[in-house]
Amino acid sequence: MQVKQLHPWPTTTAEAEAVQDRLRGRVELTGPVDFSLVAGLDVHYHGDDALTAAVVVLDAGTMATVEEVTVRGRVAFPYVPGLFAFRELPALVEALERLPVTPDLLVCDGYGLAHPRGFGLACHLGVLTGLPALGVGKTPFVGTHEPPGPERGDWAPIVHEGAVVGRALRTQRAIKPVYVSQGHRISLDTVTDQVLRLAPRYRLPDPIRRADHLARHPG
DNA sequence: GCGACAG
DNA sequence: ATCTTGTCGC
Repeated sequence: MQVKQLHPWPTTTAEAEAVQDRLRGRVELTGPVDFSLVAGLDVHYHGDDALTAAVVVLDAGTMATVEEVTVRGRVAFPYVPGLFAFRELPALVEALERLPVTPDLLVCDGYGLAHPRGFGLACHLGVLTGLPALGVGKTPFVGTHEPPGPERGDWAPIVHEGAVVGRALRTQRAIKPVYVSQGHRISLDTVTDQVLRLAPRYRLPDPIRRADHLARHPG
């Protein structure tokens, strides 16, 4: 699939923050509710600055894997909380460009709107591709929330600076919740529906689990 | 002011 | 993210 060009690439935190502030206005918070091809994305790190990005596309109806792509690369930016996306964006974009199909939902490992400047990895990938995107975090990042109820499907809003930016969502009974937020062209209700649907058996959505496995054990 | 801070 | 053993539960 085709992805918008990344350059110019930031070299300082101020430049990276400026990129986020500039692209933030392009995020759309409504979009489709049904998806047929869902992509999971993840990155695995080796040593100091080597990484492998993986994208797995699955059929949303059957949950069968349709396409898999891995790309080896280098860390593209130092790790700074809030600028995490710049580490892995080039490798993830290259993996998406090598995909022979265009997915209609990106399931990202990290945050979307629930981010210090409202523009996490899921927003960035959504805006660059123009595709609906959502973010799934494994630990709380910004904002505050009550613990969700214990049942699968229970959730609590994540509030940051007076606005609801995501949800703490229980995907399995009595298992630690995941932290979901909108990336691009999707509503928070649809994010919740999709993450629940894509995580029928484990805490994390299947597309992310498969991408994680692929990044660790490339073809 | 200080520490903590997605992966 | 990664460095790491055993243990509990399905």
